[in-house]
Amino acid sequence: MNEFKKDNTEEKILIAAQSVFIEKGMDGARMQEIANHAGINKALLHYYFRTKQKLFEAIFKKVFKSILPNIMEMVHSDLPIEKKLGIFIEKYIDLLLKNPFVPTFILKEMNRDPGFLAATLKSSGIQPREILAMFEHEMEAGNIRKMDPRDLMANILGLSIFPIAAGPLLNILFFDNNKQEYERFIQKRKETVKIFILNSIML
Amino acid sequence: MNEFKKDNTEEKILIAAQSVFIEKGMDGARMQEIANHAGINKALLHYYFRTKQKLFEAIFKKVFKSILPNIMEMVHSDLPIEKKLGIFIEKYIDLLLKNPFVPTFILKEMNRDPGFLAATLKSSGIQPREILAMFEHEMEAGNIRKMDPRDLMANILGLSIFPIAAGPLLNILFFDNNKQEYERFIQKRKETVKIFILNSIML
DNA sequence: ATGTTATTTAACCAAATGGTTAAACTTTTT
DNA sequence: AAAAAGTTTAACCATTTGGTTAAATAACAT
Repeated sequence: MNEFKKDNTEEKILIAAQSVFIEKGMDGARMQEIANHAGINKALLHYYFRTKQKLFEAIFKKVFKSILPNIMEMVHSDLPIEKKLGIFIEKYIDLLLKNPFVPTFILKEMNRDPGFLAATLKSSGIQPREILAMFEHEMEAGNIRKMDPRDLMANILGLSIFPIAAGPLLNILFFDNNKQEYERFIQKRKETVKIFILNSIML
Repeated sequence: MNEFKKDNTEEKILIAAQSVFIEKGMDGARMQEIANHAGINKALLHYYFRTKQKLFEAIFKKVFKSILPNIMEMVHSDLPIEKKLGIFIEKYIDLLLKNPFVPTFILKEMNRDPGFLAATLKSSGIQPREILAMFEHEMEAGNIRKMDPRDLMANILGLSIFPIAAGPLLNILFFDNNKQEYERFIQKRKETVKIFILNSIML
């Protein structure tokens, strides 16, 4: 068998499925559309990934993992906390800007099937305890204000994710559908959020 | 015709449709399920709301409006800004807690059909300019720090909405699926977010 | 009571959709 | 070169789904 061709087809499918699933969600996605998008026919799609569910799960895991790695990287970096957070926020917002549909995709599907989310998390290598421990350590060392580290994490994620997930809303409400202005707003936001978070934790 | 019965059936449909649409989204919702949920059959559903699309639009508008009124109320209140914001945040988080699927529902559907979001917003009575003007006014009066009022609004919404929209994730990550602890966290959050926001804007 | 209008239902339909099958074509192995 | 294994396709199938229809029932007006 042609190893290159196989890889190529499989990857073509994964790329097509990712873009369709992210945009339309599990329920809205159509196997035919994924096949068209990948330039193959439906039977071949089923040959590679037997069912829609299996294909979806592969994509969900892939997408989920693409969003996570930075987090553990941040946790294990040995920069001072304010640098850590600053870099993380910037990189995270950049990542989201490149994948604006991802947050809503994940939010939607985590509610549709929380069990699968749990399984995905387990196999994702993310260590919630380590994240919390890292923040608690900084607090005990007197480097940042004492607070519930879960609040801190929720704040960082909320401030970064919401304006991108709710892009269409902000676009209409505050930018009269001027996408450049909106984009500029998000770009500026990398700094804004950083300052906002740092202000809230520095002593 | 029996006016009571009509109202009753129509309302039964609206209630059923709301709960099904919010949980499953436009694509995932089934007319049959809505009919069952309302205790009627499918033909009657189509008799009241000719198509799924029309029923969905009715629900989307209804749900959207249920989330908004507090905002304009806050804008037009003449309490001092810190009271205004404090009350708004508390009421808003309470509202979200009672309707945890609503944010994701709106996020998903606004991406599915931004045009319809725009139409809904227009007929919703919300005045983005007034919101921004209110914040700007407070800044010029020297009551709060100068900043982009759109950032302020995005921050308030992001901090309030995210931890509820991403409930299943936080639940697993930080609370080992202990829903009471999670609920307590969100309750405490009403205060946390308020302090967080006020800290960031007070001089 | 009787005709009229609104409400409700069971049965039905066409289109869409996830998935299968069997055969053709390629590539790899021997 | 021939057999085996892997890849690709067109045609097909069963089920689901949004939506329709025609008839029955209930409510109302006269």
